Amino acid sequence: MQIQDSYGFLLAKVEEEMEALFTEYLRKLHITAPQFGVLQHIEQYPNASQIQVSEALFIDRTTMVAHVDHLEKIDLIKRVRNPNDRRSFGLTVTEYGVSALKKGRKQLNKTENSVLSVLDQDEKGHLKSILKKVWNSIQEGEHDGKN
Amino acid sequence: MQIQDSYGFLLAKVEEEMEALFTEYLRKLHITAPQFGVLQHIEQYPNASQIQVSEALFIDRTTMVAHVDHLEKIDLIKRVRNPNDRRSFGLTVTEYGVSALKKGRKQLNKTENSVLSVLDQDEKGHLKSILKKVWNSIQEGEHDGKN
DNA sequence: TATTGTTATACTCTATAACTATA
DNA sequence: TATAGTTATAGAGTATAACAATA
Repeated sequence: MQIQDSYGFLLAKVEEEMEALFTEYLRKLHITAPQFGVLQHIEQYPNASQIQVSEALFIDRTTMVAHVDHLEKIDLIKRVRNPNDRRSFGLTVTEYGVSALKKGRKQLNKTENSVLSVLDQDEKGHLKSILKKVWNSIQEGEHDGKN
Repeated sequence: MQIQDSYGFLLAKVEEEMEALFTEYLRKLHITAPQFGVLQHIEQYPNASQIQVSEALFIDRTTMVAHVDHLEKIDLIKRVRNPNDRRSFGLTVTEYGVSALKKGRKQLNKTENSVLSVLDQDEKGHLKSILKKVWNSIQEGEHDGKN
């Protein structure tokens, strides 16, 4: 079997293509794909702490510091010290962050449709449900301190 | 929609899990997952040049230098100057490289089956055929000088 | 002039360890 | 003692530019 037919190779290359296209667009917003994910998560769960976002998105907390630093620096989010536990921050999206999210979501749809344009609706549905099934099983099986 | 339900997130996380597990095993062989791919490709196409491997696996040629340097250093492959075109090398797998490949392939199967164990045979087949379909369409659409 | 391989450089993500301030 | 956030550091992949040797 060729390495190009392995699941790992195919997953990696399709993912790379999708991320590369999305990243190219996101340059206009001065953020990367993982940073867009962080931004979207903060909008959905306002006042989440950095650790909470880290655990939800499976991003290391040291990487999260860099993402949050950057998003705050370009005024897409704010850190507000949590008065009930002064070790942590509550993260919130700014007005400017909301408008960036709207643009980003629109483009994410475009990018996904473009990369997967060769698939019909059934195949797209299969792909997503299969990936979610696998990812759920990975999460349930997780017991080490990766994050 | 949550970012955790996007194709990009799911592809990235499932790929990360598969690569992390495989990489953990490959530490015994002192190579990474991309290096295993390079090794396997050289076995299948003996005397391929670095550029040829780069183009087949969509790995940048400057990254390829580092991979080939490493694989040669630990005696899994050899560089032999091509007498017909002295700019390039012919790459071949050593005896030791062949035995590493056997172990690696065995583990790759185990890893894939483990990560995808939640899927039935039909679903595994769907996943692979869908990923190949998408990857083929990406390759055909490629026209820039990424590699 | 073009191509193969190489080097230098820079950026992003990942991961570990150790630190601080707070609990 | 434990947790949230931070800093320092290192490793891996990716990408661009520029160079030498060769075609």
